[in-house]
Amino acid sequence: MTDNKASILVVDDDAAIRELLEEHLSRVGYDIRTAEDGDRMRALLNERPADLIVLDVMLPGDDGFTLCRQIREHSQVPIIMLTASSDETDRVVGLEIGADDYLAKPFSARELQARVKALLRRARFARAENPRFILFDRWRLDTLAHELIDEHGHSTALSGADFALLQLFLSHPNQVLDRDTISDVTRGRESMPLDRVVDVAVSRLRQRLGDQGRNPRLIKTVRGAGYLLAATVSHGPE
Amino acid sequence: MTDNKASILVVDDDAAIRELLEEHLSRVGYDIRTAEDGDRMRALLNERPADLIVLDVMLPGDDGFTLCRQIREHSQVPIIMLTASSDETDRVVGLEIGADDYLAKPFSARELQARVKALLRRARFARAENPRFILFDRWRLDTLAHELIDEHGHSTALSGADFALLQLFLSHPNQVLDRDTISDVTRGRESMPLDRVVDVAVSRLRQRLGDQGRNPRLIKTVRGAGYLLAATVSHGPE
DNA sequence: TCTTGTTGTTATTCATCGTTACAAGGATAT
DNA sequence: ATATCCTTGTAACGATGAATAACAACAAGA
Repeated sequence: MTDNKASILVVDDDAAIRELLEEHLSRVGYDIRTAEDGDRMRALLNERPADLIVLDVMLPGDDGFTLCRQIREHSQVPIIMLTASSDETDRVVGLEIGADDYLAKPFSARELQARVKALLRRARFARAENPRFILFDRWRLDTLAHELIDEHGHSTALSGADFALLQLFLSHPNQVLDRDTISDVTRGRESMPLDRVVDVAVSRLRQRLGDQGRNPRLIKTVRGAGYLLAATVSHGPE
Repeated sequence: MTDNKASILVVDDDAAIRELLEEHLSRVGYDIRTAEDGDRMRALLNERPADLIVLDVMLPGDDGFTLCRQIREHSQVPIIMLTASSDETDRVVGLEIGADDYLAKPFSARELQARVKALLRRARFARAENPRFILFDRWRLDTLAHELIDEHGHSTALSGADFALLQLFLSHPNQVLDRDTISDVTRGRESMPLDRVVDVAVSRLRQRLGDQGRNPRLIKTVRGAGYLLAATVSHGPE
C-alpha cells in the first residue's frame, strides 16, 4: 500500500450514478474515474490500471459479466458488480465469473463505500508471496499442507479458519490488526458490532499454539484496538 | 525540539480563520505561518519545515486529504485536520490517511490551542528507537512481548496502560514528567484538572515493579511537578 | 442417516482502567 | 507546635472490553 489515493474505476451507463459515486467517493479520499461503457473502460484502464473496479451489469455493448470475464483474464483487481434486480442468479453468476462482491440497486453510497473499503483492505492484506514454510516462535507452518509443525517435527492439521487467521498474522507480524481487518481478510466480510467471531477465532488459534491462559505470549490482545502477533517470522527451508 | 518557539503552519482558505489563529496562537508563544491553499503551503514548507500543521479539509485546488497524504509521503510532522461538517466519515478518513487529530468547525481557538499543545508534547516524547530489550534496575523489559522479566528470568505480562507508562519512563529516565505529558503520551489526550488517572496508573505500575510503600526507589514523586524514573537504563542483549 | 468436525452465537466470567473517596503526608501561616 | 490547606497514595467500585465454555447450525463423509 502506498500513501497515494486508491484508484477506483466506476463503469455505469447511468450518468446520475456516475456523478453520485464520483462525488461521494472522491470526497472520502479515493481517486475516481468513470466510464459509461466497456470501450471507455478499456481505454481508461489502458492509460492507467485501477485498484478496484465498480461494474454495472446492464451496459450498452458488452455487459458487465462479459467485461468482468475479460478483466479476469489478465488481472486480479477487486471487482464489485452492481445489478438492477436483486435476483439471486445474477449474484451467483457474478461471483462465479470472478467478481469479488456484489451490490443490488438501489444502494446507498455509504453502503458501497463500506464494501469498497473492505475489499481494498482484503486486497492490501492478502498474502502476496507464498513460501512453503514459515518459521515463528518454536513453530513451523506448512502453507501448502495447512499443517502446523512443532519443534519435534510433530505436525497437526489446521482448520480453514485457523489457517487463514494464522497466515494473516504471519504476513503482518508485530503489527496491530483490528477486528474489522481480520474479519475482512479471513472471512471476506466486515464484522458487525457486538460480534465476537474474531475473538473466538483468536481464542481457538491460541489453543492450537498452546498460547492461551492469562498470559498469551504469541498473540497479544491490544485492548480497544485488536490483536498482534508478537514474534519474529522467517521463511523456512524447502 | 529546541527551546525556540514551535513552528506551526495553518492552511485554510478562510482569511478570517487564518487571522484568528495567527493572532491567538502567536500570543501564546508559537511561531505561526499561514497559507491559503496547497501551493502556498508547499512553498512555505520548502522554505522551512514546520513542527505542526493545521489543515483545513475544504480548500481550493488540492483538498486537505490530498495534502495530508502528500505530506505523509515524506514527513511525520503532526497534523490536525479541520472540517466544516461534524461528519464521522471525514474524521475516520482523516485519521486513516495519517492525520493525528481532528477538529470540527466551529471550534474555539482555545480548543485548538489545547490540541496543539498536546500533539507537540506527544511528538516530543514519542519513542523513536525501539530495541527489543531494555534493562533497568534489576528488571528487563521485553518491548515486543510486553513482558517484564525479573532477575531470575521469570516474566509477567504487562497491561497496556502499565506498558505504555513504563516505556515512557524508560525513554526519559531521570527526568521529571508532568502529569499532562504522561497523559498525552500514554493515552493520547490531556488530563482534566482533578483527574487522578495518572496517579493511579503510577501506583499500579509501582506495584508491578515492587516499588510501592513510603519510599519508592524507582519511580519517584516530585511534589507539585510529576514523576521521574530514577534508574540507569540500557539496551539489553537480543 | 449418523457421525464428525468446523464455525457462528450466546452467556458467563474475568481483566483492565477510569473514577471516586478517604487517609496520610507535606507545606504554610500563625 | 497547631491548624489548615493542598497534594499524593491507594483501595474500592463500576463500566467496558475480552476470554472462553457451551451450545447450535451446518457441511462433508461414511
